[in-house]
Amino acid sequence: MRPTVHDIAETAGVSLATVDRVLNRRPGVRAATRERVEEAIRKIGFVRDMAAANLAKGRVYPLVFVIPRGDNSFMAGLKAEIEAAMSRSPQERTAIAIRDVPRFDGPSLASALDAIAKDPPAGVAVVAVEHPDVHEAIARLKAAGVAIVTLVSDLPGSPRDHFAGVDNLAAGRTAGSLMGRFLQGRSGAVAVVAGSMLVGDHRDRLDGFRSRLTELNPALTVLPVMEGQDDPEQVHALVADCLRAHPDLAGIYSLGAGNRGLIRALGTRGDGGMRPVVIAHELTPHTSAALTSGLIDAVLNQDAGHEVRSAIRILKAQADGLAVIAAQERIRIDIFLKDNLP
Amino acid sequence: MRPTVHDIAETAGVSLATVDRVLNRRPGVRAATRERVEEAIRKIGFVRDMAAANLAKGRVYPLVFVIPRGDNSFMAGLKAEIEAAMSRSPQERTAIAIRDVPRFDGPSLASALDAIAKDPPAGVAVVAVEHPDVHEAIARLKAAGVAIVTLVSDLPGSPRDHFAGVDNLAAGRTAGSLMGRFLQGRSGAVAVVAGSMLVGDHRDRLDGFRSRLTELNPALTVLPVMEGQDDPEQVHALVADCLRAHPDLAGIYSLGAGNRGLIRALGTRGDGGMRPVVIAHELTPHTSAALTSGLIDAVLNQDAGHEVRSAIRILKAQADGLAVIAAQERIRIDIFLKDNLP
DNA sequence: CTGTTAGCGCGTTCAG
DNA sequence: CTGAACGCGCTAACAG
Repeated sequence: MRPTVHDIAETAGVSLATVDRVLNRRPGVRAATRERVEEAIRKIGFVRDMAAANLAKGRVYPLVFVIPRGDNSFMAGLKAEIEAAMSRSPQERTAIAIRDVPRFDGPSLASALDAIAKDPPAGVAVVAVEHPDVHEAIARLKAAGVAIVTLVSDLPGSPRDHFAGVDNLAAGRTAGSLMGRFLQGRSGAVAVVAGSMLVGDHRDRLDGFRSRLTELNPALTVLPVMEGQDDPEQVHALVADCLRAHPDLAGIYSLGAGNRGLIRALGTRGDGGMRPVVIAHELTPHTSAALTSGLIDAVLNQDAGHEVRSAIRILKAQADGLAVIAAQERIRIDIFLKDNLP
Repeated sequence: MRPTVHDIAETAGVSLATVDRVLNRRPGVRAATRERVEEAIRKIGFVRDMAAANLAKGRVYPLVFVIPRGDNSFMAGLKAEIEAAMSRSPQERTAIAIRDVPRFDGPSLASALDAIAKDPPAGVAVVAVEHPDVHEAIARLKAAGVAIVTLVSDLPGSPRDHFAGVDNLAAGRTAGSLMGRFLQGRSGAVAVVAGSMLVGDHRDRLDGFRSRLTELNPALTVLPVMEGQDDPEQVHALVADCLRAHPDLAGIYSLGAGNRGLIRALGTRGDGGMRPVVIAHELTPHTSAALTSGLIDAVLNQDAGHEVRSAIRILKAQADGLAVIAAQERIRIDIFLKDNLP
């Protein structure tokens, strides 16, 4: 049988209460006694039964997810995954709340975080935006003892405990690599559509893409980036214009959201020359259908469900100072072709 | 506060013991009483606290993993992941044992399964081999009330509860698609190395690859499949011969294990013509290095850690008739280029 | 067929 | 500073 607190108490020659104080790093134990208890713990190889502990204290983990408002499918999917997690709350001992904030708006995000700090939960997961105010708000939350995970979009240099998202530089490189391979032997122009150059992950994707593509196929030229604000309408207008201006476009890399607009522009395009190679991000009903129909050649994806579940696991573990299975929390860059759709 | 068994007992006007009997579908309750209790459960929206239940019964889940002996890196990695899970046993209330069996040997596997049935655990995860004896042994285990998950290699049509592995037909198609794209405009021969045509997943990969490749690029011819028994030495000999016989080989698809041999053959090859495009399965230290150095162009991977953790979650859930998060248990076909290595 | 009671491993009063 | 006793939500004897 596994050793229990009773066994510790016995071998250390103290009572249960003392053992408990040592276990939970609470004051009221003489240093010598504490040492005896810790020695006993090591000796009998005690591992605390978190399930029993949580039962005893009726612990629940209040968690807040802060995500941008907006009607793109990716964020809708993310929200759905959070709601799915909310429905599992009873079993997972979580109490999850969602806060909407305006997108790409640092000050608003910062004040939302400050509002959360009024009644600090155990953990906060936030889709970050780069802005000094956000850095500071996160630092304040952290100082209040709140565990913090950035979600989808990171904020390097801030005191967040973890980033639940993909390596966007690597994602851009991967897209560049595929584009270069798919266009080998060809020359011409490649267009890039982003959401906003204000978010770090979009910049990273662009950097990775550019450098890898030109390295692999110097005959291709990358056109100046178009910013569609992750909005289907704006993306549609930009891409339609671009296709008109470059009837012989070799490729399109869409590294943000709002791909509905991209797909519409591709579908209604006059079928003159060769079809451009199209690589997009995030698997949604729209991009999935476009992959099947051949309008899009490859989709790079981050699994929103995985990101949400991972964020929750990490916030809980962080809240009571436990370790996680690192490999389980790595968010992969999924590559989908029409052949391996889920 | 969440409703508890006490609340059920009170609203149904019965005792705790009766509630417990109903909850655990045990005999000794009159149909009418049972109905009253179930009504109360529905009314107050009771959800059972599994953690508390497991604590009370001191439940542990005895699990057995049956895996093939052999020195290829993939199986070594799989074993390492199982051992990692064993080290987490205390927290996860599992008691995991590993059984080695000869590889690609149906009768041996069947008798190993029968031996396990002598002292039936809660669940068994098995790397399946297609053979009538195996089907029957699994059916017997199932009949003994053991939860069964096939791991890595499936046995469709057998009464296993779940398959923790990838869709190998889709994996083959994906490989064919990449090969076709990477070799667009070129003609020539493509070689295929498998482990054994006796395992279903290798056959599936081959089928998917062949059909997709010829559809995409009819100018390529697929050479007769070579069977390397997942053994580095045999794979090396086969590939070296093939490279000698076809100095202008366009591509190689290695759909099994033993890629150490493949890489060695590629590395020592006389550097005459164009390098063949090489696509392999399973990310190991060897294939990872070959990807970086450019000897291999793409690696399709199944995450062994994910497969093991998934198998455990499913066996536990199955053992006490619970549901799982379906999306979490889908094993992806990971595609690695040199750009997105972990 | 049904109810009473004593734990599972741990946290938390409240006396000493 | 330390210890005894009770309770978390659920199960399992053992009575009735």
